[in-house]
Amino acid sequence: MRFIARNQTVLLYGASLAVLLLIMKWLEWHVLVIEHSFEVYAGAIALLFTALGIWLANKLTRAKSTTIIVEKQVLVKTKDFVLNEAEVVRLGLTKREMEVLQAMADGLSNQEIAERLFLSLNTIKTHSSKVFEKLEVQRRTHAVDKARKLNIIP
Amino acid sequence: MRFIARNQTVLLYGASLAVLLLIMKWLEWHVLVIEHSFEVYAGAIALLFTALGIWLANKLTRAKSTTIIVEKQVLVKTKDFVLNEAEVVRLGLTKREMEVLQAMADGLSNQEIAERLFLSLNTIKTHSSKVFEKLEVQRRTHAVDKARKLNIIP
DNA sequence: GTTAAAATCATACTAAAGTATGAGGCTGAA
DNA sequence: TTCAGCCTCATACTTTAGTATGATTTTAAC
Repeated sequence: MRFIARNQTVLLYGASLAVLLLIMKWLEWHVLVIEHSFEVYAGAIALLFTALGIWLANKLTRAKSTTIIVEKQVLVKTKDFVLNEAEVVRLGLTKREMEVLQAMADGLSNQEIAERLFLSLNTIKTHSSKVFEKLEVQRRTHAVDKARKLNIIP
Repeated sequence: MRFIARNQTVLLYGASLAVLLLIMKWLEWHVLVIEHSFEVYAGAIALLFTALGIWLANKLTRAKSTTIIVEKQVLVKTKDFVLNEAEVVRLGLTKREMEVLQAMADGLSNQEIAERLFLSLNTIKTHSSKVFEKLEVQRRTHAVDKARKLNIIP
């Protein structure tokens, strides 16, 4: 059975040929008794088997596929903000200092930051001073601007 | 000439058939005088034209091209700052006030802004106070944050 | 369990920022 | 030209920010 399956096409081909020849023989004896019948048959066979060949080619040959890869450019907005952790580490900014820095960037006063973080005003002052030292600035506005440029706050 | 060019394949096909028939006729008369010669010829023609068909199919069928569109992500620096002039007008911010606001956003102190714009410290204070009024804030940091959110500074 | 860094808070101070008010000069539109 | 809006600057003041220093407590690492 596996033989038949594997050679299906070949068998089919042979069978087609045999059947065709039988049909032609039958026609030769019983119907067509004309001049140049051989040429007519030959032409018919040629046409038929050309068609068969074409069909076979399409059936058997692997689709000639040319894979055209077209790169479609998709504009992706740069993630507005990806924290530059390396920079944070390099500057030695602590967690609390980052929180204070972020709050400053939000435009809060030291008093407001103290309230937000449940700390005293003096503590905020200490933290912010540390932040300024590490960022090498003197003012919160400058600190915020620099921090933004260093991608350590949004 | 154009006719020939256009029908090259058809002409070639017809010519092949004609030549083949001539060869066979010649063979029939001069060499092969065997039993069942018709069947042999028929088989030969079948084989030949099947081959021709396959060849034709391969020659004629256009390569099936698969176009694969690959989306290539291109990171675009979202230079997405377009000054919201409408907002500037709505808030009634003047040219000078905008300059001062911009300088504040750059982290400059009032003194530095005065130097940059060749103005006195007091003038800067006046301008900044006006800006705070119009933006309804009390501090420069808050003003900068709000201005950024309103797209009136980068 | 010692130790260093981080976090908290305080006091005392200086510097800068912000407010309030007024005034003079300039400019463009009615 | 007059008048409103803008720009400039000043004085006087209050508030907030920032610095310096020191102390105690947490936290995490060794």
